[in-house]
Amino acid sequence: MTTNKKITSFDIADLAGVSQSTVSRALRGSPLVNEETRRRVQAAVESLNYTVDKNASNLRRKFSGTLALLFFEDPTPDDSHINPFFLSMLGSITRACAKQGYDLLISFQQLSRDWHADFADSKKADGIILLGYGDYLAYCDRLQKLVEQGTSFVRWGAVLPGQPDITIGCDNFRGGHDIATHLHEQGCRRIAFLGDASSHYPEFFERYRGYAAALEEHGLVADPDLQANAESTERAGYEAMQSLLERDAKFDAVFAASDLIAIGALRALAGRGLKVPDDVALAGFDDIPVAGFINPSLTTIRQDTRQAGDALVESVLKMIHGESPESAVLPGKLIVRRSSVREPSGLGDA
Amino acid sequence: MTTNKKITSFDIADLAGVSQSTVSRALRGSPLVNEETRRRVQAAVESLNYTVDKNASNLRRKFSGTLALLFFEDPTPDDSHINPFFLSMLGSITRACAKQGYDLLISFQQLSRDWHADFADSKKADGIILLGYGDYLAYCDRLQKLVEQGTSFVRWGAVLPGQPDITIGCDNFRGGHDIATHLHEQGCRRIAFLGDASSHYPEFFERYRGYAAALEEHGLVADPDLQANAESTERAGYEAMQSLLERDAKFDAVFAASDLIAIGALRALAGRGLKVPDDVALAGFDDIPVAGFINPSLTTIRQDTRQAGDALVESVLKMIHGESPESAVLPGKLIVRRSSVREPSGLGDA
DNA sequence: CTGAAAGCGCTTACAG
DNA sequence: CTGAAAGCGCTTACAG
Repeated sequence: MTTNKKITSFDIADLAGVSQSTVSRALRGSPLVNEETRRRVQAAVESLNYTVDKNASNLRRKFSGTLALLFFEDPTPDDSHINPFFLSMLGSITRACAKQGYDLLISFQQLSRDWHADFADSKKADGIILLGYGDYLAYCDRLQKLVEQGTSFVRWGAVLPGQPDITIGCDNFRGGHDIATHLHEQGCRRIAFLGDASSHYPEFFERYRGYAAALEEHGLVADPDLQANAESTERAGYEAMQSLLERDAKFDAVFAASDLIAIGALRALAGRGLKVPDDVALAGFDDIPVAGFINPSLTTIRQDTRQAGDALVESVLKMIHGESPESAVLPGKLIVRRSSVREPSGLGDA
Repeated sequence: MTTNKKITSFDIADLAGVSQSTVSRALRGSPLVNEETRRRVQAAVESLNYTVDKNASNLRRKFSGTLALLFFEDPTPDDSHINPFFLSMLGSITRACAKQGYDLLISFQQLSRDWHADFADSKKADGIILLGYGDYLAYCDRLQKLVEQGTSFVRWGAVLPGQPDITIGCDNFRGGHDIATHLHEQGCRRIAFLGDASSHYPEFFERYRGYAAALEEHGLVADPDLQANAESTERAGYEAMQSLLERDAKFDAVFAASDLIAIGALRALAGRGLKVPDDVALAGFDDIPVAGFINPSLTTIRQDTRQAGDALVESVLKMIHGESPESAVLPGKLIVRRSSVREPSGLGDA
């Protein structure tokens, strides 16, 4: 129907019988425009099916109406699978952006690449949200650099004193504490921990510290022989569990630093003929969608991704607007399922 | 460190001792630039940490280097949950975009909004990928309009003759056929179908048609009393299953049009004390991540999201470059798990 | 191989 | 309340 030439604000101006400046003002909602004029412009816009060219608009306004979401996972050989927890996050962040009228640009950055400049500087995004379970120490410098550049960004991660950036995260310490306390209540006394417990992975480390603190409160000690490193994949969980089994560690419960690790551990335990929860109680962290569906269903800490997404988006937006948001710790919630509940005796299902 | 004024190609030109045009050419990889000159420009770029302003660049080039991904799910009350199948798709599409040097812009459009113009016309994206299980008849007109506008877009969905757009989809008919054949092989003779079997949901409808065709090959007929509508949510699956149970339908197997529906059905069956697979064999479609983890693990058709993502991105890119890609049907793969396997007698696990 | 200049489509002081 | 004009930071014919 319409001719195939790009329609500009000048075409609208002609049709509406006003100047191009007025069209622009009308479209940006300037209070300076007469109501009647605004209506004429609107009519012209609709009849020509016009939309403002964002590139031109953004170039002038030095603004993009877009947030960038960067995943900084360690590169994985099997890169088709994103951690399901972050996938949930992605969903809620997208919703939160939509609510605020922002678009979301997504990028899966490998840690190796030089992302500090990619988005903010190239002006495709006004701010950045960083998500991932990568090695903290490996990207710490880059965060520093981002801060120096004055880039508006927030990070999902462990909230610790002295961080240069704004971080939103779950109360990992408390979560670890809750899990260990719960396992102790179930009568477990030798509770293994699966996950990196070092400053490379501060979220896991906090979970570990919460777990250790809870044990201590009950006169127990976190036994280094009952800890095995694992990053957040099923495979790593399987291997960590195997290593514990192979060195004949004695334990009656396993606290995995993430649900994915727990699922891998479950597989390793099953391989040895060990039953969960009867032989070994098991708990994870995150409450990813599968957690409720595996057999036995998995006790875990639920991180409220909806709330997290809102908080993340709200914080970047504040930074963009020149305000100074604070780092924030969000509560997690203990979800008790079958994997950790010891039946008093050999009874049936819950 | 650096002063906080925006660095432009003119700054680079000054530093490198060349004209701004040359800087631009060097950065865009023009073959016209002398190797030595290019190096000087590169050095200047790095020392000033410069990146090309995409808005300006895109404005001139009438190009954005961005693809938009639109989810056109029906608005759901619980909007924090995206169908896990599409979440997998999202992952693979993101990877495919990255591979091609494109950014991905994400938007969850409600069917109600007027998305036909939003992206392409506002020049934030060069092309659009459409994803969703919404009511086809409800957005058919808009697809038509998009085509008329000459927008570059591809859709994931049922590939049917006479469609105006480019569609990539799974071989739904074949998948439905495979499932029904498999269930028949397991000795099932009264196989129920859970899912909308109408042209509103063409993917489900194709699955249904494949199922009906397979039954027919075995001298059976798809019994309308064994079909109940459901869109692709767990809740709908639960309700559909309930309605069948409540009207006392007799069946020995259930083919759910999606895994989510199957999971809901499983819950309803368990509520009646019916055991899967012993009392009722069950199969789904999609092979979402939970499918292998639920108990019993779910027989389903795996859609290769990696391949799908590649195909989708490749097709839009072709359209953007003025080529004419074809609609394509991708093979699905029958994954047999415990939910549909009848043990010859009361033996143990598989 | 390089430079000077026009122009992409807007927004926003500036001057009425 | 409105218009004429400058300019955002690039890219790309055009002319050497």
